[in-house]
Amino acid sequence: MERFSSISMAVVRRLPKYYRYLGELKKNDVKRVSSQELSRITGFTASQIRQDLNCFGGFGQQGYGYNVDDLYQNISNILGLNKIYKTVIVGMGNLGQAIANYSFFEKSGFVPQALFDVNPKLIGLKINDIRVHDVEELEDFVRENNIDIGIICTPKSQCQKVAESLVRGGVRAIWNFAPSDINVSDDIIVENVHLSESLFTISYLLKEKEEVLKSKKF
Amino acid sequence: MERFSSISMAVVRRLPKYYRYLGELKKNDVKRVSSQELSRITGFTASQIRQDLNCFGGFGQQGYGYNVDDLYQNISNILGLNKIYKTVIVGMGNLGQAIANYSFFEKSGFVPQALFDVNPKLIGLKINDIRVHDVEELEDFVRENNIDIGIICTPKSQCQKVAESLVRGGVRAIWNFAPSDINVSDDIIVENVHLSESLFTISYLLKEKEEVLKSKKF
DNA sequence: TAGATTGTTAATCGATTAACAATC
DNA sequence: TAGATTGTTAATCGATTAACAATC
Repeated sequence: MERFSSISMAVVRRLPKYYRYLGELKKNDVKRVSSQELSRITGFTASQIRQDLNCFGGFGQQGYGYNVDDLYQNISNILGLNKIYKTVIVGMGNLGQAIANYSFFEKSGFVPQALFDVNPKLIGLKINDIRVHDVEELEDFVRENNIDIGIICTPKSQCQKVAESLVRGGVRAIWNFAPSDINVSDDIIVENVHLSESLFTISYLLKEKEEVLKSKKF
Repeated sequence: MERFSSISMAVVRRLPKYYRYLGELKKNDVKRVSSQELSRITGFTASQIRQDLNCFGGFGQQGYGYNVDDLYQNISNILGLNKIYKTVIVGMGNLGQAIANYSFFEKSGFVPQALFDVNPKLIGLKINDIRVHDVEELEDFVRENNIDIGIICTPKSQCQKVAESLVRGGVRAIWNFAPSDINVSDDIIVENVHLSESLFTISYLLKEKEEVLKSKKF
């Protein structure tokens, strides 16, 4: 994925976390917050938080801090959460079903228009009120319904084929849960969620910690 | 999470990817590979790959490259994948079920010993041959069975409480899928999988791309 | 031996942190 | 006004890349 913006991915990946914590503050009726307080909550340094926010604008006020509601709304806009994105989910195993049923995404504007699977027993059913189609219809459906984001929850063996259908149909982004990388044109946004990589990081850290403890005993 | 090792997390998080691609090469009966070839496959630079591997040892041979089988085995050991980890999964919604049914983790040595939920309709059932217990029994079960890793798939509202039970029971690591951060002692390894943060990154990039295209038109 | 490719040092690049003037 | 806290520049730190001697 090529990018032209000068904003680094490190900054972009912190924004959702700011957004989440500001949502919590908002829910607790907190009206203002300083970068120092945000630092305490999020674990990032106050300096980094001010630096990050200033990539997008001067949302604060000297001597006061940030207005929680305003900053929340600003970050929402920066993240593009003021729009509706049409999605499809491909692969209706447990993971696909989990995502189809997770209403938080829908509330955030990511609205599944259809689900897809190869299994004839699933085709025609509705999950969370969304119909399951034959994956054969995927490309046409994406094209005819102007789908923005394709969500891949298939096994590894199918993900490249599915990705190509999605791209031919015209999606602009792919959220890939299959444990494999996919090869698509550079102008398609691809976000991988490789669960095994996350799990293997845990086992690495467990092993590392054991070794540190062992070496300290001597 | 405090760390004592000098190996940076940036390096650690690339290891599972090397491992995965080496597995593919092995499956295709490839016997040797150069850092240049690994670079082509993984997208990291050859220099970075050599640098990364040399944090752990000199696994290659000048003029030859790396023996695929050996390197695969070495990274497996570095990642701690030569051990068995006992796990429990808490929260048996679709996501918990997806993980309980995903045999790849079990094959990699992460073996669920029990599942937990609050729902009386689920308690006593078996999923993928693993029994669902009442979450009330969680702490005792973890303690009596020397569980290494707790996997949290509950809603946000329950995750902190569950995390505390797991820690009191004695887990050494937590894999957290609840859309919230958890607060536990610094010596517990916590790996968060925040799906919304991943999804919001996509919408950010979609919006950014639109803006770049728009600005190019003028 | 000649060619290839590692291991490793040095150079560069980018991200984070510190500092402080601006200003509410 | 005095105190607080931002916005922003400069300094530091760490990670990535380049280069090349070592050596298979």
